[in-house]
Amino acid sequence: MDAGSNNDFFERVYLIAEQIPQGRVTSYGAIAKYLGSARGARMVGWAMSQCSSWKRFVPAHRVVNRKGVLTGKRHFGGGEIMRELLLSEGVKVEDDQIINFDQVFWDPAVELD
DNA sequence: CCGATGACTTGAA
DNA sequence: CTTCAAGCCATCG
Repeated sequence: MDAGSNNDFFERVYLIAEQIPQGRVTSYGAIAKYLGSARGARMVGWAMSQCSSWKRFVPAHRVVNRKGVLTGKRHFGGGEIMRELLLSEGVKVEDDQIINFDQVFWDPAVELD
């Protein structure tokens, strides 16, 4: 692979994702905004879809949409893997939606700033 | 180069 | 309150 150019965007997303504390979650828009592209929420999600291609493990299960819904659970096998992962970390999830989303929300623009 | 797709977001009807 | 539409950036065919 090319040594260091095209992974720039991915690297930032993965870098933040890896910094998400256990038991906390964040939204794509929050990460995108922190990257300077608040409108690039899709790119964050798209990067997450390729997280398996990243050299390191990325807690993508801690990244959900703005509503706190596990929109990407299907990328974890289409089962309840994502839900179980969050539950094992202390995140309450019901019907693929985080209950105390506001409580477990982790904003990189605040925590990392 | 153009068109379509996507783990999103926001606003309006 | 629910549903639809447009905007957004990047990758793929």
